[in-house]
Amino acid sequence: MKEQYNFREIEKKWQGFWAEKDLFAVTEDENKEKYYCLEMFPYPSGKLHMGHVRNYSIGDVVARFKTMNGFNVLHPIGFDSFGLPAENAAIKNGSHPAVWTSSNIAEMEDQLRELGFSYDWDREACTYKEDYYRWMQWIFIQFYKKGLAYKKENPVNWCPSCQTVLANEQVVDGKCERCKSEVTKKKLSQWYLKITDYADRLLTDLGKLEGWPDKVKTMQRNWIGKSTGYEVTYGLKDGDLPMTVFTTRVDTIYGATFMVISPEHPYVEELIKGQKEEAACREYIEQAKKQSDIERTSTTKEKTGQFTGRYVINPANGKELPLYLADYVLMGYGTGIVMGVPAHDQRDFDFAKKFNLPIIPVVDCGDGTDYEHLEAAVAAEGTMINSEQFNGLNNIKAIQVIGDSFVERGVGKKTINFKLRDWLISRQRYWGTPIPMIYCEKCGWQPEKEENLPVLLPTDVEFTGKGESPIATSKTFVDTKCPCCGGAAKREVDTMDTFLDSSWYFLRYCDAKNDKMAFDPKKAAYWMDVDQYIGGVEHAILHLLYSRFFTKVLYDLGLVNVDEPFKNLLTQGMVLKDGSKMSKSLGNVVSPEEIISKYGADTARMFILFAAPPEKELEWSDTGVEGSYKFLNRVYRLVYEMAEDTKGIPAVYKVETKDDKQLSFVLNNTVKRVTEDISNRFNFNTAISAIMELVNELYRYKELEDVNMGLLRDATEKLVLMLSPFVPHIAEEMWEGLGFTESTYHQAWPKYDETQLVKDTVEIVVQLNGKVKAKLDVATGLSKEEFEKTCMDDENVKALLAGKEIVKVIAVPGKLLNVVVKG
RNA sequence: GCCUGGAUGGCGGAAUAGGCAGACGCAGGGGACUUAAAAUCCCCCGGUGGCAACACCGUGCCGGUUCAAGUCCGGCUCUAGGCACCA
Repeated sequence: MKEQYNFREIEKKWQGFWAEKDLFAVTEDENKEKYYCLEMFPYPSGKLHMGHVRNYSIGDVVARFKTMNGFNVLHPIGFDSFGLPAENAAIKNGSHPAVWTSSNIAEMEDQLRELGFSYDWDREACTYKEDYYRWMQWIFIQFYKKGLAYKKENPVNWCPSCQTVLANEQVVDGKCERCKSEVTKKKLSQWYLKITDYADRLLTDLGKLEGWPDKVKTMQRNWIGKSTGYEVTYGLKDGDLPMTVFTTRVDTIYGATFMVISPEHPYVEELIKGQKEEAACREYIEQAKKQSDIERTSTTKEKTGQFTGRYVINPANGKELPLYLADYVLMGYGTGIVMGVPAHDQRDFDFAKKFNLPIIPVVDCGDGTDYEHLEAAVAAEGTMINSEQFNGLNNIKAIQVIGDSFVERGVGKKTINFKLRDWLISRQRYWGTPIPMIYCEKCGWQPEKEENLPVLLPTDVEFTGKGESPIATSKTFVDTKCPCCGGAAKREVDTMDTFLDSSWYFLRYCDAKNDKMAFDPKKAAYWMDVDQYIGGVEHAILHLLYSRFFTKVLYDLGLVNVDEPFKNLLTQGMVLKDGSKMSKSLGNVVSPEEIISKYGADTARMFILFAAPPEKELEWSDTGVEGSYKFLNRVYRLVYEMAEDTKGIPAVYKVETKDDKQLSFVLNNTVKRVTEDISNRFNFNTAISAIMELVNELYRYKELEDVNMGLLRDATEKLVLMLSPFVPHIAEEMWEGLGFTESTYHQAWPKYDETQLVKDTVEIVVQLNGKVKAKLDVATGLSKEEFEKTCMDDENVKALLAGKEIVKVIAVPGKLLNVVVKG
C-alpha cells in the first residue's frame, strides 16, 4: 500500500489478480446455500452507458455482499446480441453483422472488467453464437411440439422503416418501439407463440411474486387485461348468421339500441352483399383499412360508422336493432361485434349521438341524473329500470341473473376475455435465430430434426433493407429436404424476435457450456429461481412477461423446477442529466469511460450508488463525483495511517474510556445499519452515508490522547470490509495494506455486538405542548414510571414547568417527555 | 379518461413502527496549515426578527385525527411513468 491513492495502478492490479485466481467462478455446491444474482444482460450497442454502470453496480454490491455472507453466489453476464442495429450497421458499412457485434462485445467486456464487476465469465452467454441459438431453436421446437407455436395469416403490425413485423408489445403509441415510425397493417403469414394459453396463469401467479414491485405487477395485470362477461347471440333478421357479442354488462341489454360490427369481420361480406348500402359499406371498409392504428385508436377522434341495411334481434325483448359497421370495434377482441348501449357506455353514447340513435337508460344510479336528457353515459351501480321482469334488481346482481337466463335459453355463455394477444415472433430480418421450420408441399410445416440443429444463419446473403428477409437471397439456405418425407422442401426464411433469446438466458447461465442440452435440469434446479433480478423498468411488460411465459412452458415440459423465474425484482431508476434522460440527441451524455479514466471505477461506482436510492431516478452531478473521489482519498489516507500505526496489533481490546464506548458504539451501529440497508432495503445510499459517519468518527477518535489501538485496528478492518462490495479495488488494496493476503471477497461480512449498542444514558427530548424545550441525558432501561419521575425531577424541567398547570404527561422511555400545560 | 408512484433547504437526498425535520454528501461561508495557491484538517450553514438568550414560521395546497403528523384520514394541485375505442 502506497502513501498516495493511485486508482489506475490499484484497479489494474486487482482486476488482474481476480482474473488470475478466477475468483468469481462458481460451481454447484449442495453444502452451501445458493444465491442467484442477475442483472439484465446488455445489448452490445458499442459502449456502456451510465444506465449500465448503475444496473451492474447495484448487482455487484448484492453479489459480493451475499458471497461475504456465506452464500454460493451465481453472478453471470452475457450479451443479448441479435437484433436490428447490427444489421443496419452492416447495410451501412457493407460488413457482416457478426463483425460489428463481436467487436462491440469485446469492447463492452473490457469496460465491464474495468468496472471490477464480480462476474463468472466462464458462464458468459451470447445469443448470436451457434452454441446459444442452437438451443433457442431446440426450445422453439419443443414449443411447436406442444402445440404452442403456429403459423397463421393475419393483419399484423408492420414497421415500414425496420421493414419487419412487430409484436403488439413492441408497438408503442401506434409507433415502432425502436425507430418510432408509424406502424401500419399488413396481412402476412407469420409464426405465433400461444402465450394466450398461459394468460390465466400469468395473471394468477403475479400473486406469488411478493418480491416484485406492485407497479410492475399492476402493469402486467393491465396488459393481460382479463375481463369476465357473457357472450350473447343475437338473431339476424333475414339471415342465419349468429350475431354473437361479448359484453361485461349484460345487465344493460334492454338498453341496446343498435349493434356494431368491426369492418374486418369475416361476416361482413355476406351481411352487406346485395344491400342497397353495399357500395357505401365497401367504401367505409376501404377507408378503415387505410388508416394506421394511431389514427384509428385515437380516443379524440369522432366516431365513424356506416349502416349495413341489416337488422338484428335482441334476444332479451325481440326488438329489431340496426347493424352498423364501425371501426371503433376491434376485430381482435371479444367477438368483433358489440351491442350498442349508449346510456351506459360512453363510446356507444358518442356513436348514438352522431347517428341519431335512441338512448334508453336501464340502470338508475339514484343520484338524480336526468335520464331523459343524458349528456354522457352513466357507468355507476344502480337499480334496473326499463328491463321488464328485471326491474328493481340491483344491476350488479342482474348481470348474473340475466346472464344465466340467456345461458339457460341457449343464447348465451359465460366467457373470459383477455387483452393479451398471441405473441407474433416472425421477423423479416437476417440477424436473429432462424426459425427451424421447413415447408413441404406434401407434409406441410415440419420442424427441423433436432440432431440437425443448429439451422445455421447463411453467410451468402445480401443486405438490401427491403421487405423480405435477407435470408431469402441466400442460394444455399432455402432449398432443403423435408424432415418427414425426404422430398424437396423449403426453409422458413424469417428469424425470431430477439425477445425469445432473452426469455431463457438466465437458464443457460446455469449450465452455459453444455453442448448436449440447452441446460442440465439438475443444474437449473440448483440455481433457479433467480433470487434477485435487477434491471430497468422499461422491461416491465415485454421481457418480464415473456420470461415468465417461457419459464412456465419449460416447467410444464419438466425442464425446470420453478414456474416463476424471478423471485425478487428491483427496477432501477434512470440516470438523468439536467433533469432529462441522457441521450445523444440532447447532447447531455456523460460517458463512463471519461469518469473512469479521470477518477477510477471505484469512484464511479461509489457516486452512482450514493447519489440516490436504486429505484429512483438519479441526477448526474459532476461535483458529486468529485465528492465521492474525495471520500475515497480520505478513507485511503486514514487506512494508510492505521496500517502503519497498528501494524502487528491484533484487533483485540477492552472498551474502557468514554471515547472508546463512543467509537465502539458507532462501529457496531454502522455494521448494523450497513448490513440492514444492503440486505433489507437495497438502500446503498444510506449504507454509504453510515460508513461516512464511521470514517468521521475515526478521524475524531484517532487524534485523542488516549487511544485504544486494538479498537482502532478492529474498526479499520471492519471499515475496509464494509466498503469492499461498493468499491472493491481500493478495498483490496487497503486490506492488503493491513497485512492480509486473502481477498476481501472471501472474508466473512463483519458482525456487530448487540451489547455495544446499549448505551448507559440516552439524550431525550422534553416538550411542552409538543414543542421541544429541553434535552436531558437519562439512564436507559427505565420503566415508564421511573422514566417519567426522573424527567419530572430534573431541575431544568422543574424550571420549565414553574407556575404552569399540568394537564397531562406523556412519557416515552428513552425517547421523550411531553407535558401538556395550561397558562 | 383510468392505473401506479412522487413532491422535504441553493442542490442530491435522510428520517425503517406517529415521537428532536433536514442524517450523509455537494455547493457556499469562516478558521488552521502554507511565502502563496491547491490539497488537507476543523467549524458554521432552512426562513424571518433579535446584539443576544430566544421567539415565530417551515416537509406542494386546504381541512381533519392526535399530547405529538413529512409520516395516518378526507379533499385538491402539480409532476413522472404505464395503459388507453378491450365492449
